[in-house]
Amino acid sequence: MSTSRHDTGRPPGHAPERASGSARPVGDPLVATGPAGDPGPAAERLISERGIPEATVGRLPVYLRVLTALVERGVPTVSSEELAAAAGVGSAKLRKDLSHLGSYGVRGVGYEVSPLVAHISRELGLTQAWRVVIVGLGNLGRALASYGGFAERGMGVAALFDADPAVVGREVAGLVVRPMSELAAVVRAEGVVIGVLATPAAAAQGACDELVAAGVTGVLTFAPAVLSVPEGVDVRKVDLASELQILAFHEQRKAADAVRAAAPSGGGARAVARPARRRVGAAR
Amino acid sequence: MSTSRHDTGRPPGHAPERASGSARPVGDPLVATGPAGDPGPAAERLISERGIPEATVGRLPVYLRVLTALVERGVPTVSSEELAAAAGVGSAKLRKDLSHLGSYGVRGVGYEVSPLVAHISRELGLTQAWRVVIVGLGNLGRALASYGGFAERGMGVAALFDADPAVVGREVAGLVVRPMSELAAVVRAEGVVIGVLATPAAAAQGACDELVAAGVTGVLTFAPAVLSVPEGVDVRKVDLASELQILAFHEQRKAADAVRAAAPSGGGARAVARPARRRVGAAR
DNA sequence: TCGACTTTGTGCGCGCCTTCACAAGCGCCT
DNA sequence: AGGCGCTTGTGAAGGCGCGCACAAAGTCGA
Ligand SMILES: NC(=O)c1ccc[n+]([C@@H]2O[C@H](COP(=O)([O-])OP(=O)(O)OC[C@H]3O[C@@H](n4cnc5c(N)ncnc54)[C@H](O)[C@@H]3O)[C@@H](O)[C@H]2O)c1
Ligand SMILES: NC(=O)c1ccc[n+]([C@@H]2O[C@H](COP(=O)([O-])OP(=O)(O)OC[C@H]3O[C@@H](n4cnc5c(N)ncnc54)[C@H](O)[C@@H]3O)[C@@H](O)[C@H]2O)c1
Repeated sequence: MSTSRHDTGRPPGHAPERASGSARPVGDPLVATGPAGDPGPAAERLISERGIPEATVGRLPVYLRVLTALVERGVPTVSSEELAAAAGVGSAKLRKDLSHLGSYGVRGVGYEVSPLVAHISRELGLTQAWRVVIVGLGNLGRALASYGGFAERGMGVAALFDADPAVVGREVAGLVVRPMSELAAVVRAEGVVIGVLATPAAAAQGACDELVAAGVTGVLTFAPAVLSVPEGVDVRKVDLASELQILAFHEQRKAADAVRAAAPSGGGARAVARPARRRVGAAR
Repeated sequence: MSTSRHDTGRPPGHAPERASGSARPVGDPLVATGPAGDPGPAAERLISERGIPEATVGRLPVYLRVLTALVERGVPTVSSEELAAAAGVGSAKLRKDLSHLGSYGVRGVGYEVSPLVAHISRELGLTQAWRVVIVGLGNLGRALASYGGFAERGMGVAALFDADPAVVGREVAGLVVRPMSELAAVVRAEGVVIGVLATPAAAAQGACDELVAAGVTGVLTFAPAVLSVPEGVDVRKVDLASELQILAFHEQRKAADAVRAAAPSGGGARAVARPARRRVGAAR
């Protein structure tokens, strides 16, 4: 459950204040390139004003990916039902999500795919290609750097950094790994605001501090460590071992349930396909 | 935002029923090894009975990791305040989480570290080492297979599989990559119930089906694709590109806020360190 | 032109999760 | 032995997200 916007409930007053103004507006994401063929009414400029629930933000990338696939297949419109099925969510949820964007559905018809793609892209800030830096080029860092799928989703790799002299200078995915000493300069020069942390856990806080000091305000970390960052810096954590442990928990629970299923009172097999109660376990 | 227990809101009646009994109890995770030095009252055997909120389950791995570190440092007890700080959550949340485990805190003192580690481990089912299979040994699959951090968190790699004849037979992290044709046999023989999917998105559903058919009931996928699985199979999705896009969204929002901050009415810098409202944007 | 049908947008209720605040419990000091 | 201070465990309240169900709105056919 990767958290978002400083979910690291540190005690108040601990976070060093972010140097105000360190948020660097790379280009101008607001006054984006003219929307593809959408000469909507004037009140349309300020879409970004309204607040979007965090849960919705988390699903927008999924919708965007599905919609992009539809565009490539030449599909002109989709109903919320179809789109929701393709994205793996309920149709009501999808409609509500899109409604937060001040969406452009047509009753009785559905959503026009192309404008919707443009709209979500703009909302996510993908009218520009965000360039990120990767810190730590071990097993995982190299895999990330070599991954070709980021580009088509609006993300690009600007530079690679590592502290190990044996790694520095090596070429990974067409980029030369640079020493950490160059990090600040590159980040500032390229206007990078997002950094990916793939160092060992022990080095994560230090590397994170360097990223933040250089001007990065969004961090995606793979290190199993709690990161402390200033107010205004977002950290998203991906902890693969935790993910597996959570799966293990559920597997254990299923196994326990199976053992307990010695009393098949009532046709136990045919279960309703409803999402199954959230609270896990509780001896059914 | 990786989902949990069939969050794929497919329309009801679509999910093919899982072959009942395919849940294989690997060992007996319930009647675990006697708790380390806790001769508590009789009503203690059935801890696993009570339901644990999914949100709590998601944090248990974090607590466990922090606690394990404390054990290694020889710390005997922690207060909820300290533990919460180390885990990056609020102390009230942590106490409530632990209370769901029927926890063993001592008022006025705190929690004993060792028993708590044992307790959480047992609850997560980590009294056994779960063995997983990895399907798809490209950039990411190799990184995962080579990762040494899983073992110390109760997860082990049982076998590797790939569809590409050029990859099959190669050795990765001491294991030989096997052809998909052997998947079912290995999964059954080793009693594997958890699979990791690291194939291209286009191949994910097919590979997932093979895993499920072989008996896997928990899947961790890295492919940006919606997976359809039978009832009873858990899928957790890790979508790295989405994570970056979510960060991009917040960066864009910060940039927009910064631009708008031309009117610094009232000392704007000193913000309260509280978690900051969830709803994003909404022109402050 | 009108009516029937389709699909969106959303008001509403429900339940989970989080947070506050405090009483109860426990150890320690006197 | 008794009181004091610290920390847990939890009752209660608030917020948020989700899904239902339906009115509004637009399309299509007659
Ligand atoms: N499959 C995986 O690889 C995997 C799985 C789960 C979690 N993780 C986590 O991801 C992180 C990276 O994993 P990995 O397997 O790539 O580790 P790794 O040891 O292979 O690579 C780490 C890299 O970081 C570099 N580094 C160390 N200290 C640094 C510093 N202070 N500044 C910059 N670079 C520094 C090292 O030189 C090395 O190249 C770890 O925290 C690990 O726990 C990895
Ligand atoms: N850094 C990364 O590597 C990264 C980042 C984000 C997302 N992902 C996702 O993770 C997945 C794997 O990424 P990758 O970079 O390792 O891809 P890759 O192309 O390097 O490797 C994919 C592997 O899967 C194998 N494969 C293909 N079809 C298969 C099938 N039907 N059954 C079994 N194996 C099959 C291929 O032979 C190949 O070895 C992709 O879905 C990708 O989108 C990867």
